[in-house]
Amino acid sequence: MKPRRYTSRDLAIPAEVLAPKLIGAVLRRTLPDGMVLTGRIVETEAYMGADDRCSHAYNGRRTPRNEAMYGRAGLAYVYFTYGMHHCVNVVCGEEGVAVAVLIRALEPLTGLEAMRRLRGGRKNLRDRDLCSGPGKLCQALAIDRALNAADLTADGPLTLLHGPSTPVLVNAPRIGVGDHEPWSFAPLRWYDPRSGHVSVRSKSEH
DNA sequence: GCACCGATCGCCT
DNA sequence: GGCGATCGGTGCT
Repeated sequence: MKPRRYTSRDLAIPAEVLAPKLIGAVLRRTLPDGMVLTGRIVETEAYMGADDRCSHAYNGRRTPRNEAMYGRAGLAYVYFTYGMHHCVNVVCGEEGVAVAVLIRALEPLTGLEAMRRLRGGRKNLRDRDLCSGPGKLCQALAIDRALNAADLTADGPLTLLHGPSTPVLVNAPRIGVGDHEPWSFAPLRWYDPRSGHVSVRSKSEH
């Protein structure tokens, strides 16, 4: 069955509505040599725009770095952080409003050997270590700032596809967002607790 | 010009 | 569980 691409219309909804919907969706990366890497999204976070103290667009901040967040729903917002990692977001909501969903973890589906090479080719790197974090998945899929503002709804290098299933979800506070109450504790993270590929799981799970 | 620090990761204890 | 790596973005002097 041919996978169906997300459309800009599908994505022109609030971040806290889209983030849980994207669990189970598929991110497809087509490398310049034609190799196709895919992964099932198992963890996301919503970033709520100008009011959200944890967002790059807090207080209306608009700079060359975060310009893509103000674009049309369906663009990718890719940024560089900690001097060595990239993270990828799905821009959503209305054009001109800087809301987005961070993709935090994937369950690799195809192209695992290429992902392993891109992750440094270390021996003893388990499948669950390939894409279980926002920086890891960007490394595994060769996503960097060259893909900032790429159109995820097009048949291009990076594409968002509908998944076949609607998984069980856990809703929890976001990760690594610092001390910005009340936003730090707002339950704007979603993940599939049955996946072994989530970045961080809560203590109460067994 | 310059200081601070981050939507992280991997290695060490 | 702790911490160092590493550097671009941002905002202040």
